[in-house]
Amino acid sequence: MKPVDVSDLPRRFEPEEAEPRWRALWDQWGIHSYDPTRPRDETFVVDTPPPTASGSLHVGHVFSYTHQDVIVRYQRMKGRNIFYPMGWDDNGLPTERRVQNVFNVRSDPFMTYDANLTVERVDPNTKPRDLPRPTVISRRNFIELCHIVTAEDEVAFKDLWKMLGLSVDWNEEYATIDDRSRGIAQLSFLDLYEKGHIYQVDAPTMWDVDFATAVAQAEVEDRERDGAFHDIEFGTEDGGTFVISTTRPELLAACVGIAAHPDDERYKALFGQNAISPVYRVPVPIFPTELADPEKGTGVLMVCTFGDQTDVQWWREESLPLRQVLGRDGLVVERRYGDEGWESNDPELANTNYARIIGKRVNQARRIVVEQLGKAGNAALTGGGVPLQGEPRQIKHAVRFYEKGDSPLEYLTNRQWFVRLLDKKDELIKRGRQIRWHPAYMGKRYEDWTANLGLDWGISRQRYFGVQIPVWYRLDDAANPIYSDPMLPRRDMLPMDPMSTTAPGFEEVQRGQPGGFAGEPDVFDTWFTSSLSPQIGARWGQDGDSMDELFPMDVRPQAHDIIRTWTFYTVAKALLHHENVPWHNVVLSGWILDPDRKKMSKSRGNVVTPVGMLEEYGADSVRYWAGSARLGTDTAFDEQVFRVGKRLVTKIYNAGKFVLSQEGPEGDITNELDRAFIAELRSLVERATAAFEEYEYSRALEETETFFWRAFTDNYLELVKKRTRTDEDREGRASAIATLRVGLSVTIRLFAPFVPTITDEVWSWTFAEQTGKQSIHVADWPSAAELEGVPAPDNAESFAVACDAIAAVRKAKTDLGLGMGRPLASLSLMGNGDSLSVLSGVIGDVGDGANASGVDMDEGDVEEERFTATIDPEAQGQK
RNA sequence: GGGCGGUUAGCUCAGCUGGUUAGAGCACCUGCCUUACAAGCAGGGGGUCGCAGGUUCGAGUCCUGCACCGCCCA
Repeated sequence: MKPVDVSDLPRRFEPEEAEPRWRALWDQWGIHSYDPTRPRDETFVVDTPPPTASGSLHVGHVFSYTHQDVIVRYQRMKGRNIFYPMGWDDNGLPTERRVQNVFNVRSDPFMTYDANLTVERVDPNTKPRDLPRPTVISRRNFIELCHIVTAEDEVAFKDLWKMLGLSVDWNEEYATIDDRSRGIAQLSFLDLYEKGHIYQVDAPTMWDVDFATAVAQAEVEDRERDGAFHDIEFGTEDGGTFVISTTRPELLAACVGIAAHPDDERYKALFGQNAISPVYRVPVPIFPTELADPEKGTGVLMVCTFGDQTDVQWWREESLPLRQVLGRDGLVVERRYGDEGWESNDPELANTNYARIIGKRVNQARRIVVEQLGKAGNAALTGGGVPLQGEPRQIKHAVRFYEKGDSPLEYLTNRQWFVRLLDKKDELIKRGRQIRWHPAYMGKRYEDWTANLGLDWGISRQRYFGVQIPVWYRLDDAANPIYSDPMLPRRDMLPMDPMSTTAPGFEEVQRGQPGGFAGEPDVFDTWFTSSLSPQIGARWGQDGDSMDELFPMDVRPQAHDIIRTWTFYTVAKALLHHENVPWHNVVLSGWILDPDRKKMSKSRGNVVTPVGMLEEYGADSVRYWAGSARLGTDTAFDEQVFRVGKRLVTKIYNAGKFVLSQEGPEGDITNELDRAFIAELRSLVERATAAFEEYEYSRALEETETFFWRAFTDNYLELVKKRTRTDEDREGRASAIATLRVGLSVTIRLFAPFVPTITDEVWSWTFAEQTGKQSIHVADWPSAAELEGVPAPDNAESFAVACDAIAAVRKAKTDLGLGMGRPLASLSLMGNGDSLSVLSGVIGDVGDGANASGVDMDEGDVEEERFTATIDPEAQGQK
C-alpha cells in the first residue's frame, strides 16, 4: 500500500474548503439514497420531524437533527439500507402569520379571487404603528402568498441541513401542504370517519378570539396573570342574599347557576332554590358540587357559559341552559332579555344594563359591569344594597392561552369536528408501552399525558392555509347546511377542496343555493397532518404505497416538548388506522439552554444563529458538540465545546497524516505491544458498538475520543514512532505500521457518524482504495471480527504497563525541566517483579519512546504509580 | 397541589447493575518549539458529590424527608 505524501497535503485542515467538496461527492455518489429493492430486515427507517418551515433557524434544530443523523450514519455503516426522508411543516398559523407580516395583508374568505393581484413586501424595519391598514385579499390569493413564503423558508432550512451534513435522502422530500400529504391527511379523515372515530358536535371549545379559531388541549399553555376577586351579592327567591366571588364579573350575563360544596353549612339551605343575579335579575339554580372549594373566595361561585373547563362540566352534568355572551371575535354579542332562554325578573333593567356592553371587548365589558355592580339600583332584589362588596382583591392566577396567542382563551360553543380518543386511553397507553423510549423515563411522560387527557381531539380550525376537511353539506330550503348528513368524497378524488370541487350529484351552480350544497370551510389542525408523517413517508394509499415495507418505522427522533402533541397524535393515528405502533423506538433530544439555563427562544432574544456558528467552526465541530450530549438532557449552550470539536478534527487530520505517511515493509501484526494495543482497540469497538445499539451515541463518542487521544496518539503512536522507521527490525517495523493503520482505520470509522467530513477526508487517502469503499460512510462498521486475525498478546497488561512506564519517564523528564524528546544516556525503571516481567515484553518500545539508549529494570517497592523512573540526560548539544 | 428530570472541580458535563485514593474537557499554574499536531505535548493545583437522616462491612450511586432549578399537568 502506498504511503501518503504529506507534502501534498495542506498544513492545516480547512473545513470551509473540505465540507462543500465532500457534500457534493456524497450527493454525486448517491450514498444517502434508499434502495427499495432491499428487504425490510436490512432497512432502517426514520420518521424525521418536519420542521416548521416558517419558523426561525435555531441551534436547537442543529442539536436534535444532528442526533438523528449520527444514529442514521451508524446504521448505514452497519450495512442497513436507510430510509431517511425530510418534510417541511408549512401549513397552519405560523405561515399565515408570517404572510400577514411580510405582505401586510389579511384574508377575507368571502372575497373573490384576483388573478392579477400584486402585493408589495413590507420593509421589515417598519414599526407596526407606521404600517398602513392591511390589504384585504381573497383566501385563494392569501394561500398563493403562503406558498411563496414557504418555498423561500424551505430553502433556508434545506441549506442549513446541507451545511450541517445531514445524510438525508433528498429524493424523499415532502411538505405537509403538498398534494401527497393533503391526500393522505384527507384519506386519514375518511378512514377515521368510516371507522366511526370522528364526530362533529356543537360543543364548548377552547377558542382564541384574535385568531378566531378553535384550539386543541395540546396547544394550550398556562400563563401567570393579574386578576381580581370581585365579591358580588346575589339574591334568593325567598328574599335572602349571599355573596359569591368571581374573577370574571363581565360574564355575569352568562351566569346559569350557582354552586357550593355539599358539606358547606353556610350554603346547605340554599340547594334546590333559585338565586337571582344582580344587574340582570335572572333566576338561576343553586346546586351542590364536590368540585367547589369552600376555602376559595366565599365558598360559593357562579357558573357561567363558559368561564373555564369546570363550567363546561357543570353545564353538562346539571343540564344548565346555554347563555353565551361572547362572539367568535371576542366581542359581546347582542341579546334581548325577555326572549326565550333570557328570562329576567326585570327585563327592562337587564336590557338597559346589557346594552352598554354589547360590542365591547372583555376588558371593557368588565369595567362597565363592575361599575354597574357599584349601583344599588342594580341589586338582585328590588330595594337591595350595592351588589359589589368592598374593593376587588388583586390576585395572581394561571390563565389559559393558546400557545401562539395573546388573549386569554374563551370557551365558545361552535360546531367542530373531533376524533374520539377519550375511550381509547388504555389502548393508547398499551401501545406506548410497546415502544422503546430513549431515555426510558420519557415513556412516563407520554403515559401521564395520555392518562390525564380530558378532551377528545378537536381537529377543525377556522383558518385558511391548511388541509381542507373533505366534506360537503346538503342545504335545506333556506340554504342552511344540514350538518347531520355530511357528504364525503370518494378516495380517488383526493386531495380535494370542497370549496372548489363540486359535490357528487350536484352542479357547481347549486353551491350555496337552497336545496344545493356547500363545502366545509374549515381546515385541519396541523397535527392532524403531521401526525401522519410515517404514513406520508410510506405513501399510504398512494402510488408507490410502501406501508408493508416501511411501517412501523424503526425510529422517531424528536424533542421532548412535543410528546403530548406529535408523539401522542402519531401513536393515536397508527392505532386507529393500522392497529399498530408507528415506530419501535422514540429518541428524545433535550433542549439547548442559554448560559443562564433558560430555554433559548426567539422572544427572549437569546438565540444564536446556526449558520454563523457553522461558518465559524465548521460542521464537524458543531456536530461534535451535539453528539457529546446525551439524549433527553438539556444542555447549556457553550461555545467552548465547539473549540474542543475543532481540536479533535485537527488532531484526526494530523494523526492521519502521520500514520499514513509511514513507509516500510508490509507484514502481520506480531509484536507484543502491537497485539496488546489491538486487544484494547477491540474492547473499544465492542463498547462503542454496544453504546450505539442502545442509542447512547454520546457514550460511544466519549469512549472513542478518550481512546483515540490517550491510548492511540499520546501513547501507542509515541511508543512505536522509532520502530516504524528502524532498519534493524523489519518484522517489528511492518507490525507497527500495520497496527497504526488498523488503529487509524478503526477509530476514524468510530468517529465517522459524528465528524463525517474529516473522517472521510482521511479515509480517502488510502483506505478508500484499499477497501473498495469510496466513502467511509458506506464502509463497514468496525467489529471485533475484523481484528480476529491478530493474535492475543502474551500478557493482557502489556499495553497498560508500557503506558505507565513511559508516563514515569515523562514525569522524570518534566521534573528536571527537560523536553520530552531529550535523549537519555541512562534510564532505570523501578517496579515490582510482576510489573517488570510484563515490562520486559515491551521494553524496546519503552526505551525508544523515552529516547534512551538503554533501560535498566530495578525491582523495588513503588508507592502509587506502577513505576518510577530515574534518568540521566545526555549533555545538551550532543547527539 | 400532582408527575418527571436535575443539583458532582471556577465553567460545561461523565460516573452503567453500590466496591480501591470521585473523572474528563475548558479555565488556571509550571515546564517543553519533540521531523503528525504549539489549534500541540508533559506535569500540577483545585471537589465534605444540594442538605438531613437511614439501609449496608462499604453510598456520588439504594431508601426517606427537605431545599433549590427546570419541564409538564391541575
